[in-house]
Amino acid sequence: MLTQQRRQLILERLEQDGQIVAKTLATHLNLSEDTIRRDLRELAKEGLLQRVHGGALPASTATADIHARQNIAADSKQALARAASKMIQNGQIVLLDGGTTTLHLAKCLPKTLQATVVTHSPTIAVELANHPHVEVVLIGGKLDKHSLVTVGTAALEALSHIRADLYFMGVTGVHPEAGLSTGNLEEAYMKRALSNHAAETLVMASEEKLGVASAYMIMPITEISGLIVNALDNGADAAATSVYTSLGVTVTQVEASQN
Amino acid sequence: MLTQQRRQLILERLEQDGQIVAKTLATHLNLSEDTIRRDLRELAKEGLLQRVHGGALPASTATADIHARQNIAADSKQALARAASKMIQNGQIVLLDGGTTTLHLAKCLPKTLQATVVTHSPTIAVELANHPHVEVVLIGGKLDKHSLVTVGTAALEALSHIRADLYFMGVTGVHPEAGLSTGNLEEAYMKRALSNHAAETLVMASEEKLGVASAYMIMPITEISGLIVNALDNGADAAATSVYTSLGVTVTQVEASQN
DNA sequence: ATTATGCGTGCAATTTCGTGCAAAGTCAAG
DNA sequence: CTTGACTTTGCACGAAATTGCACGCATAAT
Repeated sequence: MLTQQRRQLILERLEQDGQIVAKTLATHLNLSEDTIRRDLRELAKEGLLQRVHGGALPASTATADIHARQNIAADSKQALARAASKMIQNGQIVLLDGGTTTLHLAKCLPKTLQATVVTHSPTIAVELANHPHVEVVLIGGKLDKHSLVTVGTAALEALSHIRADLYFMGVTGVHPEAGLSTGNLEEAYMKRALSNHAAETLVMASEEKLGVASAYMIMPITEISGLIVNALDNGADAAATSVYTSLGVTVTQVEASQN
Repeated sequence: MLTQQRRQLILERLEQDGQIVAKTLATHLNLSEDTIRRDLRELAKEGLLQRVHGGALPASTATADIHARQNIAADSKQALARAASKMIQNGQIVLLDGGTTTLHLAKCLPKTLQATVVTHSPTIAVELANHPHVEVVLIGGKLDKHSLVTVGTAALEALSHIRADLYFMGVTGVHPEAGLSTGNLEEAYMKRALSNHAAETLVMASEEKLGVASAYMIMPITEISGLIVNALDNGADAAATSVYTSLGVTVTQVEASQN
């Protein structure tokens, strides 16, 4: 049995049983526990499972995961969110992506805002129920458990009836040549479709997303109209952003504010 | 069972029951109380629960409060939920209504269940993201801010493509002559439509809903196939339910369980 | 006050973990 | 075909984690 094959099997069994016990699996496959442990360590490093004493468990599931992710770079994301919220005007129809950055945006929208927000994230929809003058439209579809947004043809179909003014997109990678990217194919399709149904697409990218590329490309940078990013600590701002401005994208730099 | 898995189980059980009794759990899991106590100590150190003499309670006073508040009617609703969850079989397609009663149902579905759950409640959709083998389909539409479910023509349209085996309906009134009712017109339409797209409709009604009628009628009692209610304290059970059984509805009475 | 139950610590037995290391296997260039 | 770099695997050994038990103390109940 090939190593990669074995790792695949581990993931399948993990999905099926909800757990892996190193010793059991070693006996079952006629391998030393060391080998299994090595596999588990590797897979854990790639984030495909969660290593625990005695074996492994599925990679932290959605909600626990999103709570953990929420705290990553929360300050810089909140700064982005505040800047983005100022770009929305009364009466507009806004598409709001799923993800932690846009969740911050939803939370910091002024309570007085009168607008229609269309989203495919149930989390964001629930959050916006607190805003009395915002009409919330939820795009249905198959729920992606990792990113907690709806995807699939049903979602695309529901979207087809909608034409919005703004779309705030979250991504996991922004790269001058590789374009905008994310880690999930279905999501990539969805984001592309959302962008096609809005007059303007604005990408919100916190510091760690800049200059990196994820597995699935959404679209080239040239197709968006604005990029909202954090101001860098060092003085390299101008150099870092000129790449994007030269592609015709308006770059909004946000100073991290003190909390 | 892996240690981490056990800790996870403790947290889940804490959320479901609102309390943990060390001794009971130790017996139940065939472990020494020492081990359980150690777990509780660890989890308390992480702030995930509050250690008390004899066991543990939910962590923050806020959530404890929510649980206390929910527990007023929660015991009976949870009993309903447990009974309802047993009616779902692997491979089925289930429509789940919004509301607290059905949220309880979502929470107590076994993690091993393999089924498709269709819902128009974003809250329930997010909750079910934790169930690895449940495919979650969210019905989109305009979000009703009060009841936190989607309604409107978009929701009806999305629903039109779906045909389910079971529909678990929540209502605010069950009355022999006035039928099933709820407090919101859009919701009434939606529930009626959901019922039309399932082979069987089962209504979950906690004690205080029986014999009362709300503003908007959903449908007559005769159109549903089952009614899940709490067993009454007094001996009036037979009399109270005979009205419904004579209308051709299977009544499932649930004993409130002891915590 | 007294009794019973639960708590925490220390301890020992067992299991699991990680690392270093060597043997066996793989692959490609020469 | 051979050589050499690299990967994979199993083993050894010390470190760390887990668990059950015993003992003395704290807390709750009667």
